[in-house]
Order: sequence, then structure tokens, then C-alpha cells
Amino acid sequence: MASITEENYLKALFNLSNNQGEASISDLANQLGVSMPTANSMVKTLQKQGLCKYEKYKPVVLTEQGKKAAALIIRKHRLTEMFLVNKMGFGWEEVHEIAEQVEHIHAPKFFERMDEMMGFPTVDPHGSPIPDKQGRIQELHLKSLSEAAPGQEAVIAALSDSSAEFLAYLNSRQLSLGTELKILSKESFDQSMTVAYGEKERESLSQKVCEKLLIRIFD
Amino acid sequence: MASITEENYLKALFNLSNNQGEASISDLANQLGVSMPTANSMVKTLQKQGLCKYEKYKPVVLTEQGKKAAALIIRKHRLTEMFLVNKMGFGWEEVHEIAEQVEHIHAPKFFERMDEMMGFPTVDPHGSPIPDKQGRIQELHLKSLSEAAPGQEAVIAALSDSSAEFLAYLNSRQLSLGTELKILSKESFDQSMTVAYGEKERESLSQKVCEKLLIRIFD
DNA sequence: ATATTTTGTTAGATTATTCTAACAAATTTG
DNA sequence: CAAATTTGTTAGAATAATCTAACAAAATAT
Repeated sequence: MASITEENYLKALFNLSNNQGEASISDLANQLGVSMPTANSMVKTLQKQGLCKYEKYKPVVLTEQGKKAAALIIRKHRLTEMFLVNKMGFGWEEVHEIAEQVEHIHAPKFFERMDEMMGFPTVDPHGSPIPDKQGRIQELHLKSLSEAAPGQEAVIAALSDSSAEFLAYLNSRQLSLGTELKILSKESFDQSMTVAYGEKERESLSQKVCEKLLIRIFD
Repeated sequence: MASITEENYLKALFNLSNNQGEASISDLANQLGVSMPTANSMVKTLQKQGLCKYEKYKPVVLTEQGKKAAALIIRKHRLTEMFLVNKMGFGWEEVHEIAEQVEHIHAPKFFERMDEMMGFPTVDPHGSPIPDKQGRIQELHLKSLSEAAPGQEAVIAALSDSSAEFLAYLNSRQLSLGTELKILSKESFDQSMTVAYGEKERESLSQKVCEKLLIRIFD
């Protein structure tokens, strides 16, 4: 059984590979807030366990076994987040820190009960998919709002940034998953977009924000 | 902040002191499944943090600070057990192992939400009192069934052993917290008792069992 | 294409938690 | 009480996870 530390390295490697295609030692060290020598030596430890492949000066690659292990930790994280929001009344900006701890609990029944109680959700409170019990993750193929064109209508389906700060920003603008947006215009000089939704007739969203909002466009 | 290991030592010291009046190094080592030298050195570490008092060859004594820290961990443990039973449908014999892990989570809001959702329970699923937020524990002054006399009626209010095996035994006899017992007789040669409850007109309970059932006698 | 910067590695040390072996104190027993 | 047993201590070592310092390779920039 992997230690909590090892689990955190696996998760970081999984996320880095998904977001940037590969995971370097420095990315890994940065993500986890440890020094490069520390990351380097842990990668060697994980390799010995067959969880990743690693050659000097090359990017770290998770093995199938490593990917599955990571996905199962992420499954516990996302089920927990959903449980905290749906069953315990937490806001979507409060749950990450708690789930970060709960994900390391070894108690299959605990997470299965959460899953059952929620009716087997497929996404977490930020729209990220919940891996299944085999560690498989369904692809959502969503676009970011910045790829949409004026005149189109879309619904916010997920976020590519779930930091507490970004979530607080969304809360302050009454933006949440499921919010339907009408795209009014896009400024070519700064890529900001003007949209309408709910009570809001004209709201301006910066390029940064648009990139982080993942949408499903209405046909 | 105490590490998980330190938290487990505090809990063990607290329980040993409550059950046997004092805590020796060998008891502590036994309880935690570590060697005596390990327990000895951790006790010194806890002492340096002001959590216990310790002199060579003498029993270990928790300081007020240490007692409070232990009680707050026990609070999280018992709130979790109650939540698992009352809100997640677990059996009372399944929750200890899970709570043993959840008790180390640092997230005050998580436990406060549990507490609120359950309406601020004062005892856990095994009848043990839940310490309050200040780490104070209410005394229940219950008797064990073995102290009761034939002819008396009583209700099971708590257990002095909450092991999965004992709980399974109780389940198999339809005995649970709240079960009302009529004491029919007590054998003087083995201290076993014959009782009636629910559908059962005559059930024999061994001395061991009677000692572990904590009751409130009807006036 | 060389110099500079970034990235990665090795070596060696530190802290936390654990162990075994050897010895010493305290307690129990004959 | 002396012998035997239990309990406790010290010393020394091991493993996991971390660090800094020093050096080496790779990538970037002039």
C-alpha cells in the first residue's frame, strides 16, 4: 500500500501529465512544494514499485498501474467533494482542502456508501469527471468559453481552475455550473468577452476567466 | 500540531488512564503494538511538548493540555462513528476502523457540520460520551449489568467493550443500546445472569458479557 | 556556437518513527 | 530475602521523507 506521501506524488504526476502532456522533476517538485532532489528520489522509489518509468534527464511517465492507482485516489477525492457539497451543505470553494485529506482514507465501503447516497454521480462539484471503480475516466471533450463565438449560447459544464480564489470570483458574479451564457461580443484587443446570463444583461469576462470556463455549446 | 503518531499515543494514554487509573510504558507499547523502547522515546517527545509528565520507572501522566488534546481527537472519532451510523447507514460494528482514520483529519468545519446534521449528539453509537468542543467529557456513572440484582429492570445504555467481535455477538442476540432487560436470576457459581428482553423470554448471559453491558436501572 | 540559465543529479545530513540487543531497576515468587 | 521474572532504559541502527551544497547536463539566448 502506498504511503500518503507516495499517493500525493502519484496524483501530482497524473495531473501534470494530463495538463501538460508530461511531468518533469521540477514541475513535480514545484507542484508538491518540495526540493528537486526530494522529487528525484521519490520518483526512483515509485519506479521500484512499478508505478512510473523514469530515465535520467527524461520526463517521468506513469505506468498503467500508476495511472490506475492515481485515478482511484482522485476518485476518492472527487466523491468526497461531491458528498461535502451535496450531502453536507458545503460550498464548492470549501471542499478541496477537506477532500485532500479524506482521499487518503483506506475504507472502500466508506466511499461506496457516499457514491450510493448520491446516486452514483459522474462529475464532482467543479465539473471534473469522477473515475470509476476500475480507475477509468470518461472524457468530457468540453471547449473553453474563449473558443466560442459571439451569438452562440452555452452552459458552464466544468472549470479548468478550481482554486478557492477563482471559485470566490465566480460566486461573486453568480456564475456556477449550469449557468447558461449568451455570448454577446468578443474584444479582439484583449480577448475579453461580454456575456449575458441570469439577471445579468451585460457582464465582461477577461480572457483568463473565459479560458477557465469549460462549456457545452447549445446546438 | 501533533502528528498522527503522536495523536495515537495521546489517545492510548488517555484511554489507559481512564480504564486502569494509570498508564505504564508496557501498557502503552502493548496498546499501540510497538516495542517498549519506542513507547519510551515517544513519551519523552510528548513530555517535551508539555503533553505529559514522565519520570523514569514511573507511570506516564497526561497534563491538562495533553488530556484536552486527547479528548478532542476522541471527539472527532465519536462524532464520526455517530455520523457513519446515523447518516450513512453503517452498522455499529463497522465504524471503528473508519473513524480511526477520520479522527486525524484537520478540518473543524467538517466535524462541526457532522455535529449539526445530527443535532449535537452526546453519545456515540456504543453509548460512549462525545467530548464537547472544549474537550470536557460528561460523566455517565453507569453500572454494569453484573452489579444489578434479580428482579430489577434496566436499559442498556453503553458498552465497556466495543470490539467488532462483541458487537457481532450482541447483534446475534438482538441486543442493542436501548434494549430493556428484566433480570430473572443470577447464578452464584459462574456469575452468569438470565434475562428477558424483546421477544426473548429467557436468555443466559455470561459474566464476561454482563460486565461489558452498562446499564441504567429503572427506579 | 559559446555563454548563461534552467533543470537535474549526487552526496551527505536531518528528523521522525521504528527496531533489536544488552543491561538495569522493580516486582513477584519460592 | 534471594532468585526469577517483568518492566524499563540505553545504545545503536534502519527506513522514510526531507533538506542544502556542489556539481553536471540540457536548454535558451545572445
